[in-house]
Amino acid sequence: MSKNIPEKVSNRLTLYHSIMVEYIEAGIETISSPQIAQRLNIDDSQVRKDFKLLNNAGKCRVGYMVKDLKDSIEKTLGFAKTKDAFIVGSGHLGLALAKYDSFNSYGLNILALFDNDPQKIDIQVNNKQIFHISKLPNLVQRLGVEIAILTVPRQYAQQVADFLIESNIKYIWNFTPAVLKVPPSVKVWNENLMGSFLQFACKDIE
Amino acid sequence: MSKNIPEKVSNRLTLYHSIMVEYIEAGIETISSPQIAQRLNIDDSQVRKDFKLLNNAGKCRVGYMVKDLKDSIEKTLGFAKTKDAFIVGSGHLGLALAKYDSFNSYGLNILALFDNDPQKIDIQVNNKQIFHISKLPNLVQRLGVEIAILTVPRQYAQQVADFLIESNIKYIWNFTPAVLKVPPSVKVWNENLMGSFLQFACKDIE
DNA sequence: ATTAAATCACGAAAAAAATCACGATTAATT
DNA sequence: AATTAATCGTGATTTTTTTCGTGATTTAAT
Repeated sequence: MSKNIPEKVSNRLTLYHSIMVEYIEAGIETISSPQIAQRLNIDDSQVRKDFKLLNNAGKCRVGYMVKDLKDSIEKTLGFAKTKDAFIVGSGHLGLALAKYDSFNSYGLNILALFDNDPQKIDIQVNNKQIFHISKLPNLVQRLGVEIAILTVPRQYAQQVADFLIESNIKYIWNFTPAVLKVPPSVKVWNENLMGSFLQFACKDIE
Repeated sequence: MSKNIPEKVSNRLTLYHSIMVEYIEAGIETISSPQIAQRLNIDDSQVRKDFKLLNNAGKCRVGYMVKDLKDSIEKTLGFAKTKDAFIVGSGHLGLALAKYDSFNSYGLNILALFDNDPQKIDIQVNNKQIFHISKLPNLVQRLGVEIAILTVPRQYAQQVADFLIESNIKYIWNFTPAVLKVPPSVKVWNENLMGSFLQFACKDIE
């Protein structure tokens, strides 16, 4: 069922989504492709092409219904089906992500955090508990969690990843700079903060 | 001078870079395109094409010199030239980024943080001080900082961005979900955590 | 009504990116 | 020395993504 939406498109879709949220808050009910295009500095037919993927027809001379667009985007990107996840590594980044409520509105439900530092165990962060890493395998099984967000220091990344895989985690969202070695049954998404930004910042800073 | 390297390529380059760091630590001096390709689950000719952009020749039957590749990637992505930046918003994400030492090794030098909460002022984070936001315009001018990393809550994003622009900030790395309105002279990079991940996580979770 | 302006839909063209395929080269092996 | 196998380099091909152009539709204005 899930159409294969290219990465670039789904990136744009989340941006459109943010604009929709903003328009809804402002009480505006319709929006046109040139409006969006100008805002994001892209081509307006690009916007319409993207929207066509959503099966959400617009109306000439009026634009699209903001509410409908928002719903379609959510459905298409799968915000709707909630996915549970664990954060592994309760350092600053792990905590920041735990507090990042946007995840929730995007359908990613952080159930708990893990760490190996006894000092951090049992602390509550944004209503989520920090557990000792040794509790993870059991909880993965009991709660059927498939996604782990990895935010440990680089030098432990591979070893923790191995542990996650053993514990039956299927998707690793890797915030560490380590390039993980995993079996084909496990999928890794490398979050690459600097990568794209550097390019952006260096383009004209000389 | 700076060739315009597409985003996708520069993303891969940072991954290659991590692998180089790892190989250097392991004391391995050469690496081949199939090795890298297998590791990242991509095509090996893709790797070679990317390396061609670096003007870094490999040797048949041997591969590429790890050290040379690393240097070329750093030069090409601009790790070399250090860029100063301020973090605006000292919440969890701001603090996490301030502690994220990788930035430094990628040539991004965080000079200070800002917030409007009096409780946070003057705290030191990873040797960087938190200043009251009112001090920003002055410091921008005195230190010639052009880049701001925006990590305030969504509802303040636009208003803070306006303030940054007034203060002469030229590049905004936007970690908030808000889509900022800025004049053409200011460049915004929207960090889109969920965008690409959703695509990844939904592709086969049904 | 008629006209004008804005906007969508959509197919076609262009551009960009990824993949394939294969000859050339080189190190190791026989 | 000849053979083999791994690897690079790169042109050709395919796929994906973006942009362009045109006709249809709708609202607002005359």
